[in-house]
Amino acid sequence: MRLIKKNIDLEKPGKTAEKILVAARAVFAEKGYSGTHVDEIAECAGVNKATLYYQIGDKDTLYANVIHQVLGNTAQNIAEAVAKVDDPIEKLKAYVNCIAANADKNPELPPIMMREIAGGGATLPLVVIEDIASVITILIGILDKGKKQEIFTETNPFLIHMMIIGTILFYKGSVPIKDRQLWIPNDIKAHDKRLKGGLGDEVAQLVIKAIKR
Amino acid sequence: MRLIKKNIDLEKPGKTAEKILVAARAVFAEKGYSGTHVDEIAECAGVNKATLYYQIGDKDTLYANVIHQVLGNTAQNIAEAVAKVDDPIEKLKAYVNCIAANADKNPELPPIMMREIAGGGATLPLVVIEDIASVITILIGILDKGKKQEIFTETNPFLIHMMIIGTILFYKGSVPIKDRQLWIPNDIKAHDKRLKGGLGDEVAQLVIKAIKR
DNA sequence: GTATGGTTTAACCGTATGGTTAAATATTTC
DNA sequence: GAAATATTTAACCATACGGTTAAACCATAC
Repeated sequence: MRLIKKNIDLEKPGKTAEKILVAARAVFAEKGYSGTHVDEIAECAGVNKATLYYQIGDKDTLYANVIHQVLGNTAQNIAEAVAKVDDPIEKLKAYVNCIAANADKNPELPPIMMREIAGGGATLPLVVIEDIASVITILIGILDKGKKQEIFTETNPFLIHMMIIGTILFYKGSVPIKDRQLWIPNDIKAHDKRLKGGLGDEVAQLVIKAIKR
Repeated sequence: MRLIKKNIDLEKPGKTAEKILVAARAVFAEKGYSGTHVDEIAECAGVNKATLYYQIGDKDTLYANVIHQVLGNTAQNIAEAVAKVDDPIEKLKAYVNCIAANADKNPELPPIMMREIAGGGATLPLVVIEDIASVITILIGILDKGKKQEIFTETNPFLIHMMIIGTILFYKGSVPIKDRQLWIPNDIKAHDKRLKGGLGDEVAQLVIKAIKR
């Protein structure tokens, strides 16, 4: 677990710190923590490496800040969106759409989260794992309420959570690979293009159909 | 794209080469390509680093061999299993179960594939991407046949593929994190335990329900 | 114009890391 | 027992890389 050694005001970073964080997000997303070099982030940000250390700190500090920024208030957003509705189906829709919206807003999220999970969460900050736990607890509540109202069948909440985030993150994470393929039939390309913006809705619809009685 | 510089007989590796490949799979899975050091693999294998270079070659060669070994004949297995049945629902079940069975047989597969996709496939051998393309082409065929027979609704094949592998790989990839959590209610733990071995069936069932008319 | 904070320069340091090597040793094969 | 192959030893090399630093320069505020 990497500690945030320097408390950067993420709500109001200076211009230089913001440039560094933007560059760091992009490079960490593309290459992962170990595959990323500090020199590379500095070059991408258009600042000197010494500035990076002056403004933010070491690589661990930078990465922890990136994780914090990319995840944002995901857990809180999900909790608020789900609380606003009462019907379990609407709650599940809100849940899925929040996750998809956050991935839309932060394109670095899918690759970063995929690598973190691949690494067994060994380098995820504890607060992030707690956030994930709170999100899954929300889903457990939704599925339980839906089951009691005989809307949903009995399901494994972990599996459903992994289905939701797995679908969204894999779909978004594989876009660069897919966009390089030339063999894809045009009708499927067209169908895929229509999905833009509506990924959350589509995934929500599929998941709801999957667990409905 | 990493090239296999040395053609190791993967069907019949020597004892030492086998030890090295086993160690390499484990460490690459846990730490990723860049996070893994050659010394570490050698130590894990219980051989000298010079032996590793003698038997297999450089880090890229080793990694390419690991990818090849972990993926095995996944695409071919899927093609054969799907061809054995005629009903689109049974085809889809065979498709999902093959993917799940391969992940069962190769626990290193989820983390490695997650990282490769997170990296945009930049370091995946071309033959692997071609395998993935052929697998998705099989799914396109299944969904099309099912749609023509009015069993399945119209769906986005990429999204369905990502739903299938996303669910399986995320579920398996997050087991180390999940097993460390203490807040999980016992009934959910029990439900989760019952899933062991039946992940393919469960995911197939969910996906089929999701796309049925 | 001075003071202050931010940024760059241009190294530098210590450690790491992939990869190599010739000789020595060990193991296997015939 | 000799020959061939495998493995280890014990370095070594070149480059990389995270992180640091004091002085110089730049931008901004007063």
